[in-house]
Amino acid sequence: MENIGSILADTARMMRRSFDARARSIGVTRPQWQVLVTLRRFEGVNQGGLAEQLDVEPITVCRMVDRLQEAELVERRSDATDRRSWRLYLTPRAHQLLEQLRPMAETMIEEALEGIDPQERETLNRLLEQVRENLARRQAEAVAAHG
Amino acid sequence: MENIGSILADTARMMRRSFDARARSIGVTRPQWQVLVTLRRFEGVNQGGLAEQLDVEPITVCRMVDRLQEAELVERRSDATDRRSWRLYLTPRAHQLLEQLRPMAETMIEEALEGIDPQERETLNRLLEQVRENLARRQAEAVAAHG
DNA sequence: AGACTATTATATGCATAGTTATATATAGTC
DNA sequence: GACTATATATAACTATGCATATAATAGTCT
Repeated sequence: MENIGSILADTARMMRRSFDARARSIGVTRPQWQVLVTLRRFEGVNQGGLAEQLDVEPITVCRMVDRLQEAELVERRSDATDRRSWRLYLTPRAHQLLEQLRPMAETMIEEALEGIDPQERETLNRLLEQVRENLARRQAEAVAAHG
Repeated sequence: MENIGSILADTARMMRRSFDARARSIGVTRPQWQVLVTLRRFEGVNQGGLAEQLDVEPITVCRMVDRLQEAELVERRSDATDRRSWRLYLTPRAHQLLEQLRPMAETMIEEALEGIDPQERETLNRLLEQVRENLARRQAEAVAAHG
């Protein structure tokens, strides 16, 4: 008998795999793709802010940006009001790349949800959100208690 | 508007976080815990077989076992019929550790599913399985086509 | 106002975990 | 016995974390 935790982990891993393969075919990794997508929404953000959006540590963003800068997909511009901070911007090449990636994501999600009708999708959405909320609340409590 | 892919990825990541923290408190990492749990089911398996169970590359298992052997949680015994192969076994310490970890996993899953009644859990389970199946089928097709 | 302290933004070092590409040794096969 | 396949390992890379360092900013206190 399989528990929901295992199935959820499994399903999420397979979805990551699917994204991995598609991203690689375009020449980026899935996490890099994620950074670019997030950066499109928050262009001009600093590394700490981007880390918060991505829910990773600032040091992780620091190194991702190192590589993305090297690949000429992200640009670090100095902040006029805070000399510690970098403001992050997408290059034209990154915008072009995102255009290629967008339809891939949509296709993949649609394939993943094949055979699940709109009402069931709504239900899946709601239940996953509730699980996420439960975990977020517990995590917040744990941090408040000793962390 | 958030799509199911993002919510699924998010929820799974938060669940990993939760497991990470609990595992660390016992002195192993979550992936190590996963290896130990799987090994308990398949004691005597070789590295390739364990890799298949975990859905990772054999080289990943190779290094995990290096570290777990170092930590005296897993033992490599040579295979009498194939000198290339290692047969993997848990140490008594690993069994003891798993006893501590088991209730943690149950508690965590229960916390994650708080407020979701049995029928809804059943539904969540079924829908996630369907998504997983869809992805598995597509992946198998892709491998068959060019891979 | 100026000096000291605390906080914040980023980066370095070291570790785990995952990948692809490749090497090595052993098994299996024609 | 030569060739192929398999099991493991090495090398180099990305991604992630914790602990810590460094530099710049913000806050405080005489």
